[in-house]
Order: sequence, then structure tokens, then C-alpha cells
Amino acid sequence: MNQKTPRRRRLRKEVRQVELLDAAGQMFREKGYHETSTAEIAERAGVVEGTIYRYFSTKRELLVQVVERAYEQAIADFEIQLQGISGTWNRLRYLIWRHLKTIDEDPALAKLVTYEIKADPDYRAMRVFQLNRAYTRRTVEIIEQAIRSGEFVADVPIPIIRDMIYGCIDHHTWSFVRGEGTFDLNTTADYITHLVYRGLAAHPPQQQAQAPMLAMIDERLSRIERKLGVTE
Amino acid sequence: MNQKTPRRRRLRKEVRQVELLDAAGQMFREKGYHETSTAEIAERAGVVEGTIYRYFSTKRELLVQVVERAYEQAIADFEIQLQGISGTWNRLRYLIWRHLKTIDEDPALAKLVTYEIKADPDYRAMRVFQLNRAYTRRTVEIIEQAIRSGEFVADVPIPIIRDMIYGCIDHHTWSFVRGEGTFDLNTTADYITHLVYRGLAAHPPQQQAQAPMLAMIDERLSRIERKLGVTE
Amino acid sequence: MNQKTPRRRRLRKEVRQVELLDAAGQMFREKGYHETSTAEIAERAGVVEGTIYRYFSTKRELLVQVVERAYEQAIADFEIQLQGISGTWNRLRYLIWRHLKTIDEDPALAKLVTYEIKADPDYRAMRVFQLNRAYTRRTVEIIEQAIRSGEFVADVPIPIIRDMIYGCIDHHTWSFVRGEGTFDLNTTADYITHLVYRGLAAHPPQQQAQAPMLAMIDERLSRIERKLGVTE
Amino acid sequence: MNQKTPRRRRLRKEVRQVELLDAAGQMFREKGYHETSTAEIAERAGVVEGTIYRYFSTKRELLVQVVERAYEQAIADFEIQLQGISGTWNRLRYLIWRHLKTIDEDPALAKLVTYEIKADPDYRAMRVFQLNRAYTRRTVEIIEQAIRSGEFVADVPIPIIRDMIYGCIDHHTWSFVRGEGTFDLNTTADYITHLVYRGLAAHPPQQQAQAPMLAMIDERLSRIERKLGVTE
DNA sequence: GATGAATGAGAATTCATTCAT
DNA sequence: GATGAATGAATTCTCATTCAT
Repeated sequence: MNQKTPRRRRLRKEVRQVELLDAAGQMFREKGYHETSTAEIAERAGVVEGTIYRYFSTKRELLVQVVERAYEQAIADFEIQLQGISGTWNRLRYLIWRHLKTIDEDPALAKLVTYEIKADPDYRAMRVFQLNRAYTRRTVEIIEQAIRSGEFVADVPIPIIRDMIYGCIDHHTWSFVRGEGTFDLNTTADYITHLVYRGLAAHPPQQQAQAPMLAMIDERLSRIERKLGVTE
Repeated sequence: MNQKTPRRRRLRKEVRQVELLDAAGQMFREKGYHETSTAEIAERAGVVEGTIYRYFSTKRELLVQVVERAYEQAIADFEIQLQGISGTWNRLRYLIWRHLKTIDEDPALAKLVTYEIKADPDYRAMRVFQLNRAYTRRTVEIIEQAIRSGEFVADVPIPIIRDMIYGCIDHHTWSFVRGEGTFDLNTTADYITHLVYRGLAAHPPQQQAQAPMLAMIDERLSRIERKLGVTE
Repeated sequence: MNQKTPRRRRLRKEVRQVELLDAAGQMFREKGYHETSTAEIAERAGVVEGTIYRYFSTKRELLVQVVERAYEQAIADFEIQLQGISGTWNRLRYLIWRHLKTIDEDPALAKLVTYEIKADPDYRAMRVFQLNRAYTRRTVEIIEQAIRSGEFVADVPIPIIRDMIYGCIDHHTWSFVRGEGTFDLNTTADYITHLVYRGLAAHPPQQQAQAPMLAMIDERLSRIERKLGVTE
Repeated sequence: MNQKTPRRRRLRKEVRQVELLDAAGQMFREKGYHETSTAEIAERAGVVEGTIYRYFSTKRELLVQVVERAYEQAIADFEIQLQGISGTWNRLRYLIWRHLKTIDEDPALAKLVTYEIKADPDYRAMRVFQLNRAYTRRTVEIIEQAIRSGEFVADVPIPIIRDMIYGCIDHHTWSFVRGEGTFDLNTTADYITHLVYRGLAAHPPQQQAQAPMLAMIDERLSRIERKLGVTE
């Protein structure tokens, strides 16, 4: 009963860390970062203020880790789902839908990311920045592939395209994130995908119906090639 | 009681008000809103702290008016220029270019707008919100007109389009606003306009991109057939 | 029409002074002394702040004069009424009733007197103190006369009696003055008079009914004596 | 960050709280509530300003607790003493004497109670109000009992009687509380008790005062008759 | 006589972080 | 490993009074 093995200790340490992260996450989401005091976090986690500083060097570190954890979970989930989706349009649509859904499910976190994390002067040197890059990397890859396959024209730099997608989503969910409006997940995803796709599609509208088909053929061929080990 | 001030410059109300607005605007841009103290603003304006409160009820009011003034100037200038430009593409391009230029010329203000003004819980009830609406109204009008004339298709809601334009710009100038990167005004304006225009254009240019792709598919199929020993 | 005789000027000066006093009185009563700013007084009087200081040396002086004026009016009115009332009981009752009525009619002023004027460290050196003495002087005179006539016993110092009367009234109207309760003017006056009278009456309760009669007889005799010039 | 304090005395929570209460109590009594700054209280208690706010939410809370503590001590002491005293006159006298003594011993506190606590708009909702009620409750009980036993008449509402007792005491000690006059504890207690008791007593002492008056009336009538030439 | 712009000292309160216990 | 008492700098806003115009 009273066993205090090192292993158990270690476990307890990790548990406490997660407890603190959960408590902080809840508070930050409810009241915002600046409006939350370390005393409140400690209280919610059931410890005293000083204890926080055994596990996290600063209050900000707590915020950063809260966000990092959320990013990690989002990315992991993301990759898995994407594997089952084929075709540029579908994959693009999923990426957009997924980001919209992330915001829809946790707008308070989106707010923290926008106003606290990204506003940080050191943002680009932080791990969250890397995580954000990882999060958006797939988008770039999909576009690049579509360009290689000739489905997309290559006359606009990819960063612009990426900014257009994420910028549009962020702007559109703005008021929702601020707790005011609302938005329809699927419709919004369709519209944005549609607009981006048409802006990049190499095929004129008449043939537009063919484009997805060609893309699908491309995708199926790729799978066969991989399977057969056919190199180009 | 303790008369220690030999210098007591008396200015017309309006003049002093503008001086304070200028001083505050400079400080906010240099150091940020929260990092600027009322004492610093007063010092830069050459008055004592109390004087600020004769003209502005709070420090925040000072910020709001700094931003309002900037918006008013931008809008006025804007309207005039736009009158001389015709053609959907040109007008759209001008709007985009203009917003990019505004950010380029005063990135610190853009930062204040994003992180202080738009983040305000009461944003939508503020006059700056109205000014922002006025600022983006032209965009909507141009798109609407292009739809009416048949130049643009009408299958995407205009707010989405507007969010795409401004969201793209904001995202793209992000790091620049944060004092890190840089961006090319004209090239960026071209790309964004191009992307948006093509995404909305009812009559796309001649098709051409399809042939290469089909050729590639033919080639790849041949490889697979060879691999599998499929004879012709 | 445009005559600016010195006399007219003087009149205007007095008028303005009264206007300021009225404005200040209103504000002090409505919001309290500390909660009222000189700017508000000026605004209500329709002048600018600086003008106040042409007529009154300080904000406090304004308060003091507001109260002095009220005292003067109360005293003047008081004296007149009292002349028509005879008999210790009646006169005492009138004094008590009158003070209760003063509080009832202007509780906000009573509040100012209690919390601002009487709490002033220099109260005893102020003219309002003298006015207050004048206001309560009649009470002492009535009691003294009753003692001389044998209607009241003389075994309690008069200041104690005076404190009992005014202290009782002040305590009893406390919550009303603070804007909370209420009190019945006539009933309260009766009770207090009754209690004080019996506490001082030389006559035992059996004969108590006679006391007022005797007092009245005394009073009537006094009048006759005065009329006839009968000296003792 | 700037660790400049070699001295960092750590006390038990309760001890420090009491120290702060003592320091605040001293300062408030010496200089008054508004004239005392939190900085001064902290200095006297030997801590920094921030420490005060670990124990008390506001400066006002500090005042309230100073007064509450004094009330609690007074009430406790009070009850014990009263148990050993019997007889309406004696008990009444003790209550009056006790209140006078409380004022005599701590006039500065009485001042705080009058001008800061009782003047508070929320006074009736505060715990001090309850404590004040508890403090004066005995008075009411003694009077009620005397009425039941037939020792006192019941023709005046008890609140009026209570207001008379405490109002009289407060008025009488007024100047002393303001640091000006003085008063004799025992004599004052005797007079007030006497006055109140006689005002309420159902069985007054032997009548005696009437005869002289009637004699005087007789004498005065004779004089009048002589003057008028009325023959017998 | 009036104006009203300018003064400037003040004062309460917050809270992330430290470190003696 | 935990506690939680202590830190102390930092900052906005108020307003009676003055006096140049």
C-alpha cells in the first residue's frame, strides 16, 4: 500500500504534470491567458502556487505546452485520416474541413494560438511554430503533387496559396472564435475548397468534371506503381 | 499648490488633442499598447499625465482614436484613387495592392489593429468596426458588380470571397507585421489577384494543361504493362 | 437695454453667487460632497470651473455656505413659529417636531451636516457651529424656563437634556437620512416629547394630566402679568 | 527578479494577519482612514504593500475587520460583567456606563465607526451591523423586562428609547470623540440613567414639587388682584 | 470679469516568481 | 518534494486649483 518505488514516483510526476496542464488549459480557455492567475491554476489542480514552478519554469511555459499538446494531438489524428483520402479535391477539402473542425471544436484554443502564441515576439523560434509548420505541411504537399500531376497550374507561389487557405479560414471563423457568430462546417469547407481549386485548376470549367476523374486515375496508378515497385 | 512649472504652453484644444494622438500613435507603434505607459505618452507630448485625461477618458480611448484616424485617412485616400480605375481585374488588383501597401507602410498599426482592436470583446460595437466595414465595402461592391455583369460566377458567397482576400493578405504579411520577413508589394498583389480572379472567372482562358497529363498517364501505363509482361 | 450700471453689476454678482450655491447644493445633495467634482458644479451652474473660484475660495467653502444658508433659513423660520406656541410641553414638542421635519424635508442636507460639516476638524471654529448653537439655543431656553417655573426638576444638567433630544432624533432618523427607512413625523415627535417631558417633570404621574394645565395657567398668567406690567 | 530583500520573516498566517490588523488599527486611529495609505500600514507592519493584499482584499476590508474585532471584544467582555448586576436601574446604568467607557477608552475607534462604518452605503448588509445589533440588544432586553415586570410603563416604543440612550451618549461624547472636550464617566452615566429611568418609571417617588408651584401661582394671582383692585 | 487648459501629486491594487521552512 | 508566505515594481486615473489669455 505504502510502496514508494521510483517508478511509481515517476508516474506520479508525469501525472501531476498532466494535471497541471489540464488545469491550466481549462482556465486559459475559460478566462484567457492574462485573466488567469497562477493561483487559480494551482487551485484548480489542487496544489499550491509554488508547486507549479517545480514542473514548469513560467506561466508562459504552461501556455506553450498546453498549445503544443493540442497541436500534437491534432497532427497525429490528421495524418491517419488523410491516408484514407485520395484525389486532390478530396484531400484539399479534408484539410480545410479539418482545420475548420479544429476551430469549431476548440475555439478558445484557436484564440489562444492567435492572440497569445502567434503574437509572441519569439514565435518563430518556438517549437509550436514547428508544429504549426508540420500541421500545414500536408497542404503544401498536396498542392505540389497536384502541380506535378498537371492538375494545378504552377503560376502562383505555393506560400500564397497556403496563406489564402488558412487566411480565409481564420478570417471566416473570426467572430466565432471571439464567441459571437457561428459557421457551417461542411458548407464553408465546400466553398473554400471550390474557390481554391478553381483558382488553381489547369482545366477549364467545361472539362472540370473530368479533372477529378483524372486525378483519381493518377492516384490509382500511383498505388499500383508503389505496389509493383515501378520506378520512374 | 506647488507651482513648479514655469513652462505652461496653452494650445488650442484641437491642436493639443492631435499632439497627444500623435505622441500616443508613435509610442504604441514603437513599443506596443501594453508596453507603453501613459507617463511615456505624456512625456513625449510634452505635457503631464493628467492632461491626457482632459482629452481622452482612458488610455484605450487614445488607442481607439489613433486607429480610427488612420482608418479615416486610408478610406478617404482609397475612394479617390479607385475612381480612376476601371475593369474588374484592375480594380480588384488595386484594392489588394492598396491593403498590402497600407500594411507595408504602417505594419505596426496593422499589428495594433489585429491584436488590440479586433481582439477587443466589444469590437463589433465600436466605431472602428464600422470603419473597417467601410474600408472593405468596396471589395464587396466590385465582386457584386462582376457577378451581375457575368464576369464572375456566383457559386461562392461573397463573405467567403472577402475573407479569402483579406485573410490571404493578413496571413501573408504576418511575419512582416511582426517585424521579421518582408514581401514584394507588386508581385504579391499580382498573385493574389490572379488567384482570386481565376477562382471566380466565368470565362477561363483556353484549355491547354490537359494534354501533358494524359501523355504522362500513357507513359506510366506502358511501364506497368512492361513490368507485368502484358503484350501489345 | 445695454445699461451696465455698477448696481446692476453688483446684482449680477450676487445672482451668480446664488446660482453657484444652488448648483453646488443640488449636486452635493444628489451625489455627496466627495463624489461631486467642481467641474460638475460649474457645468450645472452654466459656467466654467475657473469662475467658481472668483466667488468661492475652495470647493469646501461652497459646501460650508450651502449649509450656512440652510441653517439661516431654518433658524429664521423657526423663531417666527415658536412665538405663537405656549406651554413647555407644546414648545418642546414643536422644537422636536421642527427638527424632525427639517430632516424629513432635506435628509441629504442632514447627511452633509453630519458627515462633512460636523466631522470637520475645525468644526467648532466655523460659523456653522455658531449657527448650530443658535438653532439649538431655544431648546435650552425652554428647559431653563421650565426649571425656573418648577415644572421641571433641576437634577440633570441641561446639556445632557439637549444631547438627549437631538441625539435621539439623529439616531432615530439615521437610516432615513441614509436613504433606507422612513419615520412618522408626528408620532415620533409625540413619543420623544413625552419621554423627555416625563423624565424631567416635577409632577408625579397621577397628577401628570394636571401638569400641562398648570403649565398653561402659568403661561396665561405670564401674559397677563406682562400686559399689566406686574413685576415680581 | 530583483532580489533585494535579505530579511524575509516568515510568520504563521494568523500571526501576520493580526499584526496587519494591529498596524492598520493604529494608523486608522491616529490619522483616520482616508488619511492613512496602505503604504504606511505596510511599513508599520514591517512588510511590503503587496503582502497586505494576501490577507485582506481591500484597504476597506482592513478597516472593517479592525472594527469587527473591537466589537467582538467589547461584546464578550460586556456579557460577562452584566451577569453580575441586578435591578433595572443598575443594569441600565451599567450599559450606559459601559458604552461611555468604550468611547472614553477608544474615541478614535468610535470616530471610525461613526464616520466610516455607519456611513457606508452597505452598512446594514455588513457583519458589523449585526455586531452592533448584538451590542445594543441587551439594552432592549432590559427595558422589555422592566416593562413586563411593571417597573416601566409601555407607552413609548422601545426603538425610540434605545435611540434616546445611544443618541444621547453619542451626542454627549461628540466633542470628546473629535478630540476636543472631555466628559466625566460616572456623572454622565448617572444623569443619563436617571433621565431615562424617570422617563419610563411607572412608580415615581413621592410627589413634592407641585406644592411650591401652586403656592407661587397663588402669590402671583394675589399680585394681579391687587393691581386690578379686586377686593376679597 | 470670464475662460478653460494645464497642472501634478497621489494612491490602491495586481500577480508572477522566489525560497525559507 | 511540497509548501505558501513574501515580494515589490509598475501603472492607470482623479480632480481641486491656478493663471495665461
